[in-house]
Amino acid sequence: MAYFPSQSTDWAMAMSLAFGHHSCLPMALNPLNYTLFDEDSVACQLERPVPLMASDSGSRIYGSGMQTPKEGVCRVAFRTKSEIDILDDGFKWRKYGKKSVKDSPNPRNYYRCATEGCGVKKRVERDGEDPSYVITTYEGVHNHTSPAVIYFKPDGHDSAGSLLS
DNA sequence: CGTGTTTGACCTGCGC
DNA sequence: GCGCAGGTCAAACACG
Repeated sequence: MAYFPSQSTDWAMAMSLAFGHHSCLPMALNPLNYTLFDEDSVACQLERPVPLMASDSGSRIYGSGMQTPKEGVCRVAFRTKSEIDILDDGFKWRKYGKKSVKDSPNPRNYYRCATEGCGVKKRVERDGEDPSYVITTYEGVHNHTSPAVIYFKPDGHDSAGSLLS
């Protein structure tokens, strides 16, 4: 099973995979702590404070990074504490389906990137154990920049700077 | 009228 | 082969 290693660049890799190669972070994401876990959402946990934004709203995002070798499609999931279902990640998404899943009382929503030629998909569902959390799963890599992008500056000693190329 | 959402039907993969 | 569950399609609908 593929997963991101618990090393300094793990979250950066996840972000890169989720949001493309342009070192951009979505508007709504203000990560302070990450929880990495594999596709079963159980293993490889770590917390790593990362000061990304100048203004900290206090919200926390627990991210899970995973890289699925299946047909070369990269998949990254984030478990986010949020009252709203749809996080504004800067990209334009078009909803194409909604499905109730067996193991969750909450329906799962399916979105596709609305940008022509970009086949990135994401699934959004409420955490069955804690409805205050939203689980967002990105599948694929954007081949374009976000319409609303925040570029963050490397502070010189954080691996986040490796996103800038 | 154009764009995005809703929702039931359909397709597909997997386990038994 | 069959049934179930997850994922996708597409027509109908809502809204600006």
